[in-house]
Amino acid sequence: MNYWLLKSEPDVFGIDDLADAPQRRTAWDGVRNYQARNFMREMRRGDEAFFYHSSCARPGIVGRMRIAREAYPDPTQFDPDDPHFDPRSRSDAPRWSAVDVEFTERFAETITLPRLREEPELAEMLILRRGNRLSVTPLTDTQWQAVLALAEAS
DNA sequence: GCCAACGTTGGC
DNA sequence: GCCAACGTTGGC
Repeated sequence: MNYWLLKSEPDVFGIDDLADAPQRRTAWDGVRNYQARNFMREMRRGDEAFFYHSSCARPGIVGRMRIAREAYPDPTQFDPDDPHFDPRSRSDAPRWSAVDVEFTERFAETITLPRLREEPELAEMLILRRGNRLSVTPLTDTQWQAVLALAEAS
């Protein structure tokens, strides 16, 4: 079992959108960073992930979800009308991957960025490291449990 | 292969 | 809206 953290801007797609989606499930697509893509390719069905709201009034972790389908070619890379269209990606050698995720839980309170930074066990969490902007990052078991404990305490 | 220019991310 | 940090692009 692996643990992940996925960022999304709530104005574009937030955890409520996931909770309201058909089967409470959606494609996590549009990722256009190689390191993030490589992490997505490591994801296995059943892995768990936190949902992080970025670029908003209260950035932080708002809930969790489960990987429902492992990496497959991201359809948006071939769609000229999609903002994530990549004209240099070829259908016989897709450059970008998507996974499907399934809603698990919305936390009662957002675990805010400053709150996460207060937690000694999370000091090494990748999104807290200076300058790290990756939208897909792995978490250790310890980090996963520490965040869950914060969620339950709120 | 170097590196300057540019675009993007994302917190504040 | 600002700006630091980072990734990508493309000329050489």
